[in-house]
Amino acid sequence: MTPKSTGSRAELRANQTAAIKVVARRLIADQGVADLSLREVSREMGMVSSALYRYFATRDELLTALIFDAYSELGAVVEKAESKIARGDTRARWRAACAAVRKWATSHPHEYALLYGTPVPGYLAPNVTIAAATRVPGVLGRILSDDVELHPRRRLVDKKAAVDVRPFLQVDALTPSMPNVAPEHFVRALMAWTNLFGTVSFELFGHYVGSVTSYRQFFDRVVEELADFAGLA
Amino acid sequence: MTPKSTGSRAELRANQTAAIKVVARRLIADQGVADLSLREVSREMGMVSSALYRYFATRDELLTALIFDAYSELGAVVEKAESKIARGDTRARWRAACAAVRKWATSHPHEYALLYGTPVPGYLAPNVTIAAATRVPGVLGRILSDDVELHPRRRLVDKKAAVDVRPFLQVDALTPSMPNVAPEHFVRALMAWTNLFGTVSFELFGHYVGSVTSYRQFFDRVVEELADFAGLA
DNA sequence: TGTACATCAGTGAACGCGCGTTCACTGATGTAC
DNA sequence: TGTACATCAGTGAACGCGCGTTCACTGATGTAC
Repeated sequence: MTPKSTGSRAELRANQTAAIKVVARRLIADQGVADLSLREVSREMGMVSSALYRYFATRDELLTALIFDAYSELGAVVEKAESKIARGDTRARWRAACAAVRKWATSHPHEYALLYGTPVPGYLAPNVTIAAATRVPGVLGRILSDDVELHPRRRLVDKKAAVDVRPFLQVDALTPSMPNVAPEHFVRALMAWTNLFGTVSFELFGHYVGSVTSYRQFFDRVVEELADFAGLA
Repeated sequence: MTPKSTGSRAELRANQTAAIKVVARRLIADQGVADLSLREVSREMGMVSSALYRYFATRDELLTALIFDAYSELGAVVEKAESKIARGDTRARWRAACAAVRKWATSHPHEYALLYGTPVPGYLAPNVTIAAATRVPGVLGRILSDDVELHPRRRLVDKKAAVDVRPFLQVDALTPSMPNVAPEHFVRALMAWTNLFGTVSFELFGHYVGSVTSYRQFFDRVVEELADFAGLA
């Protein structure tokens, strides 16, 4: 029942699948998703276009795999960068995570756009993709949560009484990723995450042309402001 | 030299140009930009595809016109919404402007994506488009500036000395849109603008699925937080 | 250990499609004298 | 006011292209007995 000595067939199949994705990712990196065609991938691989259908039933299926891989790679990169910092220095972890996001985005702009730009019309992310997409916000949430745990928390400025977020946030879904953070601070946490990616998107998509001259320095300032905003020590 | 009684030829030409754009916008609204083709536009208009070339030299030229129009419409809508509020109530003006952005975006999602999603590869915005794109941030800047002028300004929280933004911001270009705002507050102004559109994009592009249950209420909270963050009275 | 059969990666041809753009044309509208 | 000419919107055919996907095939690799 279990494959015995793992026939080279299975190995080759896995290798080919990976090779197809490598080629497709390179094509996307060069020209963006819109121009990605199965025929071009097959040409680049020196095989006939119909052969690809042994590995992916449809263009959309290949695209889904690429989106999944890109989310996974970004997630891994951010996790790794953040894990190198001492757990107690939550602000340095925040900086490291944010910097990793921007670095990956600027060196893979088309893949970043695949994840955070206009969604492919009609495309619906399968659960496994959603899980991969959660890795970066997971890191950010953990940092905030650790900060609350490790450092005596001064309350975030609240003129009025704290807002009840249950009417509009999925508190049960958000809590596990930042268990020590009080729900009334979830809005700011989501905003910090949104602002991080919004800033990267505005940079890559050209909306800062004429306003920002050094994206790197501007980004660093934004990261500090966001750390303050989210209440990091 | 000047056209006399304005020949109906010129009128017809203007009307046709407008009609083409109306049809193209409807098609984009239905299916997104990626699928927009000149042939489909011409079919919808009941004319032969080559006829379109009397009005637009190329598909890109039509697209540019549509982008310009969309920026202009969004700008006009936001300006109008904001102008209805008493000048002194800067926070209400801020709310009105933000709400107008979200309302336009959610009722024109594909056109919003055309403006703020993945840029068309190789597309470079002409100056006239950039000017149109500036209208919304112009409104936001004016609100902040009026707030500084009209209300005694408590300084934004600054632990360290205020940061010198000249190394990374185009201060000369930004100042005219918010003349009363001190340059050290430009970062937060840009962040508020970024966060506004980042929030709308995350909503429309599906990144809040599983976290936010009522986009409207979440957005309203975000708008208040941003007003505080930018220092509005 | 050897043979018979099943699996499956890759081939090559084909289907049917829609696209952007060019070009020579016709006929109606506008302009100059 | 009328005629000759220029302008120009729209036609219809064509060029050349690339795409996603299907299908019957062949030949090599793996499996069962």
